[in-house]
Amino acid sequence: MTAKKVLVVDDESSIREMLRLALEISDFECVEARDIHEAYRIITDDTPDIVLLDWMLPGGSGIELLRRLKKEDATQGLPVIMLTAKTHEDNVIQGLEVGADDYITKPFAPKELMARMKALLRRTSKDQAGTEIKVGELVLEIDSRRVLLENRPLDMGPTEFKLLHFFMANPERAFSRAQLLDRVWGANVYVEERTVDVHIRRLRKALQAGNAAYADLIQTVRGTGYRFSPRDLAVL
Amino acid sequence: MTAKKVLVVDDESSIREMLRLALEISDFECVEARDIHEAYRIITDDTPDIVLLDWMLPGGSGIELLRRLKKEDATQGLPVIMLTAKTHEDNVIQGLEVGADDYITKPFAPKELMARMKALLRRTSKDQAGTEIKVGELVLEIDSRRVLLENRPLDMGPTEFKLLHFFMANPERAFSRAQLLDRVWGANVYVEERTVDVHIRRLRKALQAGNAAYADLIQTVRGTGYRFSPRDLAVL
DNA sequence: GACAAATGTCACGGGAATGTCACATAAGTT
DNA sequence: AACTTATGTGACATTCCCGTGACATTTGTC
Repeated sequence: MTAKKVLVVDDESSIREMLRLALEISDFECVEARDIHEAYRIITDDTPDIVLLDWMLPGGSGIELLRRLKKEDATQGLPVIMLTAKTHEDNVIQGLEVGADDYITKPFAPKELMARMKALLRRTSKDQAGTEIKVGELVLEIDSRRVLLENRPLDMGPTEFKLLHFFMANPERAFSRAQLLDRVWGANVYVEERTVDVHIRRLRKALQAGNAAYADLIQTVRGTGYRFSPRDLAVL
Repeated sequence: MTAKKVLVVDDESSIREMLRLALEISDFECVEARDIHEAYRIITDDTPDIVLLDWMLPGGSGIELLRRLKKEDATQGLPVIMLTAKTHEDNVIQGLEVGADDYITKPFAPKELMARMKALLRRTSKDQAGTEIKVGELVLEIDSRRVLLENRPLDMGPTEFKLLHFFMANPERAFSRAQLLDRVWGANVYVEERTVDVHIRRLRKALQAGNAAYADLIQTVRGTGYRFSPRDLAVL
């Protein structure tokens, strides 16, 4: 399993440092944001698995971001843990009402935070996992880790599966090779960018083996990268 | 649906009273236990649907009971919510490691507890099993701890039985070795991951001895782990 | 205690998956 | 058309992952 990506939203660099350290020890990948705008950009671009959100932030308080996240479909299921000062207990109530999944009051023991994160991740990953993604007759079963095309299983390697999974979860959007490497292979991995091409080809081949038309789902965006586009699938 | 049965394990009668009230308002049936011995008896005799387990108990702490429940097959799937004092953060960590499904710190809002209970029940209610599980001509008798294939008993060790039991209860899903160790061997057991492979092999061998086709039920998912897939069984 | 059954670990070998390259082909640019 | 740049594709070495048999140890039984 690839490491879970954690977004830390806090304006104090010392706290971010401390959290980064604690997170990396526990084998999480850590991404940082100073304000809610940066946070929002990272959430949409890098799709972290969980957010640690400080309450007091310059340029818009944490609850504002939280409200926005819970409002939008794409981010509504993203687990959020609030970090609050002990003195403002009203915030806690307000936060939980808006949709925070858990909270922790500063100062806190990193160990406890890690435990809460793991518990929360376990809770939420179960709920979202019971699903499958469909595009026409192409079905990606996440739980069983299988891909079916017209009810026949497709043969592909783990990397191709992850790649297809990512594409099907983010359709109609072009990704650069660097983005794909980051989000499918995982950060802190050094691989040649052209390697993506090879796996794209292997994925296309696997799809083609099932039904040639489905290989066209994966389109080349010249000068940019690749895109998964169900829209152009003419078959039914 | 009949009302869910909730077992409250706490030595303070005031807390039991409070919980009974809250539970009955929410249409749960409430059973109480003062210590872990009484709790264990009720669990085996009355089969509650969920357990609210206080941490601090006379005559053996809550974690002792928890560990026992997660170890035994019959109770391993029983959902448990821990009640802990806010000051003992280490307990939370320890509890979650041993296999508690959720926790809540005292003092807590009854409303929050009810919400967590419902969420947890929703998640786990589908796992309930009868006395036997069938897949084609393969019959696993839970009570008598026997496996029949085409009406002939199969020979296998206890671990293989538990493994098969788990697989048949969770078909069409890929599990990592770590997950299998966690859920078949029990939480917090130090065993090499590769040991799973060996038991998988022994299980396959046992199935093969009955009918070669049934060995294919247990499939290797490269890079991930193993999967039990009745879907691919072509024989009848 | 003797014996058998069950369990966990290791080491070896083979095959699948991966990443990289070299070259072919296609798409823009002048 | 010639050139430049970007992508497709086959081949290959390497790494990684899994199946398997053997073995030591533990557990249970008589």
